[in-house]
Amino acid sequence: MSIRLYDSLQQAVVDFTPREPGRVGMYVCGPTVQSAPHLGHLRSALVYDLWRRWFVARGLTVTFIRNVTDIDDKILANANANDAESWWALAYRVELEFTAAYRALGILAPTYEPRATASIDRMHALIEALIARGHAYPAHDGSGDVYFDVRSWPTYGALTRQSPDDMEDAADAPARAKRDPRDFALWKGAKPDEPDSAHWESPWGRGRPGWHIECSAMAARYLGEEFDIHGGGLDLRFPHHENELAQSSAAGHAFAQHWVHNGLVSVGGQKMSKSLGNSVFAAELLAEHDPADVRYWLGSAHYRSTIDYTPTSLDEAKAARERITSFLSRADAALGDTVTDAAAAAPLADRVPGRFAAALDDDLGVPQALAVLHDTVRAGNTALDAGELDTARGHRDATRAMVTVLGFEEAGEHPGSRAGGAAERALDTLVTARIAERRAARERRDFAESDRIRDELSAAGIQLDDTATSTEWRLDG
RNA sequence: GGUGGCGUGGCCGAGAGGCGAGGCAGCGGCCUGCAAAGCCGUAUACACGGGUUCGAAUCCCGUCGCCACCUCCA
Repeated sequence: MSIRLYDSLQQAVVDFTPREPGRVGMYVCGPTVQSAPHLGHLRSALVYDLWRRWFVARGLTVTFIRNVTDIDDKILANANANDAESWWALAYRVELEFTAAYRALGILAPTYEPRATASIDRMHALIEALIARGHAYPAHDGSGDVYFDVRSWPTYGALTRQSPDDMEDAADAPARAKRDPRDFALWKGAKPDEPDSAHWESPWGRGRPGWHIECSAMAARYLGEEFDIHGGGLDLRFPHHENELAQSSAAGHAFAQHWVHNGLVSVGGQKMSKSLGNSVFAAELLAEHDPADVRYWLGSAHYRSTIDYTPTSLDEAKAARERITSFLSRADAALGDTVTDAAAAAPLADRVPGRFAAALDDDLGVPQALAVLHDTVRAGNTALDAGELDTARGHRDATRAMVTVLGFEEAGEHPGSRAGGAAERALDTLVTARIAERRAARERRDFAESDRIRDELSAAGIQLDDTATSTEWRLDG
């Protein structure tokens, strides 16, 4: 058993060996909290949630850090455009939106979620180290900016295999203050039009961090100067991750052993972007669909490929997922329990089929794992049809373990589940009474009355399923 | 100009040299009072043109088309 992952730096699928046996340190680039979360943010968070869950299922202890970048140009600009709101209020409001969306999708809370503004002193220390080592310099134009010296770092461009000579200029500050136009800001001197609350004292004067330095600082603070995995969206490879890698390495940190990048989300074949106005926002999507279906759909393509959102995407995901949930409730009804004690005691990775585990071991092959899941559901249904309850129980327990690994049970609400609760019990009492009336009608072959009751319940969103010996009901979510 | 990726059946989407993943939709059947659910069956699929090979969706060469990144991006 060895987990393999695609390392963007090596450009190859490699064996993953934790630096410390049994422990994994992961740093994932979280959002810059400047505007509402969209599908792309959800996918990114979900990808690393799935990685983490699989590591845990494999018995590894994961320290999972996902940051919140809560100070940057865009946050200041967006707050300025809406001048009733302070930048820090905007950042926090948006952060809460992200948290709500993550929670709805069943994305586990990180081990810790540091905010950039809480690590300013760590950034200063890093910048001072870079200056001392000759890889950064304060601007001599009185701006208070500090830049990373790209030409001083021979491997700059290694992550994206680019030569600085082929790169366009960095536009984060006037080029005339830089030694090289590709140099990027580590620290940005205070500007008169910015609120005082957005500035911190520093050895180079008042100012605020440049983009990139916060991740280098927080990764080192919480995971150490060397850690296992750094993740983020494909669009962050350059410049963000390239610059993180350069500044951390130049400061003497071994930094991430592996770089993992998730693919982007497109909409109708087009890149999702604000200028095209085609962003699919988390709030509206999660209001209109079962979050578990969103989770299923986002996992249905391999994490490194682009996934395209179309109007029918979630309908298909819903149909596919209902196969799974209806098997589980059907099996529970037939078997009279929800999971066997023996199954519940075993480690999660040992409770899933070997092919399922092998698929996830191989660079998180969720699509192949889903195929195994569906095969198991079919086998389970076949066993139930044949009355082979022990076989069915095995498939049911395996299905439940796979569902747990994939995190479906924690995503959103579960129409049709019999999780309990006062409302559920009350509904069950009422529906069960109607089912009894319908059964009586069927026994006297009054099918008009029988169908009337079924239609009445159907209109209320309750679906009846007749089996050979009984009638089950479920919410037609 | 530089870097990287993609093109698979009506649709979504895996696979990466040799028995056609899986899901959705469709068609036929079983079951059912009728449904629903479930099960079974059902497809000259791999952008195009060459080549290598006993054998290519998979490797090589070329062509066409699409996409991403190159300092706002998840």
